[in-house]
Amino acid sequence: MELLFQNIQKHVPLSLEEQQLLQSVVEINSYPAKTILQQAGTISNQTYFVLSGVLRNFSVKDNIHEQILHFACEGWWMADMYSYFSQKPGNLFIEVLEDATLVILTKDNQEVLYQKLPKLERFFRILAENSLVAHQERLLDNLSLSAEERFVKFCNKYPSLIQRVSQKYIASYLGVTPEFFSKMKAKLLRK
Amino acid sequence: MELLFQNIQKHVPLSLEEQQLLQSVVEINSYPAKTILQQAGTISNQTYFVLSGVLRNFSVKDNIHEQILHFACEGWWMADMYSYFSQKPGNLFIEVLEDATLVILTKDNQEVLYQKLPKLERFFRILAENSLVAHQERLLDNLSLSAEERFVKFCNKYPSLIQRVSQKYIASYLGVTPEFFSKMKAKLLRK
DNA sequence: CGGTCTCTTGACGGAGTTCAAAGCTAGTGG
DNA sequence: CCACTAGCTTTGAACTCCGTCAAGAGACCG
Repeated sequence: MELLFQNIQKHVPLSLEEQQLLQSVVEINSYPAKTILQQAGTISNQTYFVLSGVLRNFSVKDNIHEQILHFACEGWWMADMYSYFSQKPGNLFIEVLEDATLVILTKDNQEVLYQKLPKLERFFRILAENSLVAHQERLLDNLSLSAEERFVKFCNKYPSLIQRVSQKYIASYLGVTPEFFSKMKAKLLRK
Repeated sequence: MELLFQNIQKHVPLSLEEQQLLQSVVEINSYPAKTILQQAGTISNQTYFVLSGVLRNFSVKDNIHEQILHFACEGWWMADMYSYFSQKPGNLFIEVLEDATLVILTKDNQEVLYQKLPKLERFFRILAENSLVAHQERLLDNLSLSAEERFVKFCNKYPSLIQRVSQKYIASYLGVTPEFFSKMKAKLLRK
């Protein structure tokens, strides 16, 4: 929970009472690996903040092919943002990859927080802005870099994930098949 | 300018006085095609809202290859968000493609607005959230769809841009070469 | 242990790139 | 207002990156 306060205080200060208010409207829960937190086709009203463990979100195309969008580990937020913001059925799944402890914020409670602590409106604005910049950079990478360049960049950016996440998931995140990823990795190691 | 008020009032109401306050801190300017509004390597302190015309933003790799990130036409916002938010030198260029009239909001005036009209904090949060969802969908498309599928989707989503923007730019937006785009288009027309 | 899931390796195929050349369009100056 | 040029679009051939299919070799879990 301390991790959440730190995360917020990177952008807005929180008094002890404000921390307590925040704590009173969120829930903390632990889930084992393979738990499905969000089902495509349903309306999401939860946002997750990861205290420990790893999550992934992904969409499923043609009922077969999974495409991973993101991972989330300690200190990261995750949600089916489309569904959460619009309150319409979403297209994403969220799954626990590694036993996780999560702070859960519901849509209703987030609105309560905006009323009682307007400064959190500022925090979530900044959070969205930063995430937006990160998405834009990743989009640019996917448009202009080769799979190998994206992989090297991923290794530098998220070194810990390479140990913790099975490599077919990393392949999917990068947008290549597990087979090609394996060959690419072998080729890089030969240097 | 009416367009801007409409854009904001989709998410938060604005009284006449609030509209006047907003109007008093922004500037409206017109620029001919080919104007460079933002240079990579410089710090951006402006956000643009397009009243008429078309803009593009792009990055340049190896001093040669341009990669277009986005277009902006009537009713769209555009900025080098990384540089604007972080106040560090950015990597993007912003260029006028079609003679444009823009509302210009500076970083300083945006902070003033947040002080005087806290509800705009809410507006820009929602703007960032919606943009985030759109970026995520586009990222997903680039990871899992073929160039042809992306092109069809682009045509449905932005039919007007196809007329107004030269097709090498659309090719770049989609992440393919102009040559391949031309062949792909010819193939689609044969159906 | 057994069976399922993951990773590796190879042969082949296809989507998209690169390079080059030619036609077409549109902006510019005289 | 025409002519000229520079940039845009088209087309083709050769090539590269990455996907698909298939088979075998680990690795993990009940």
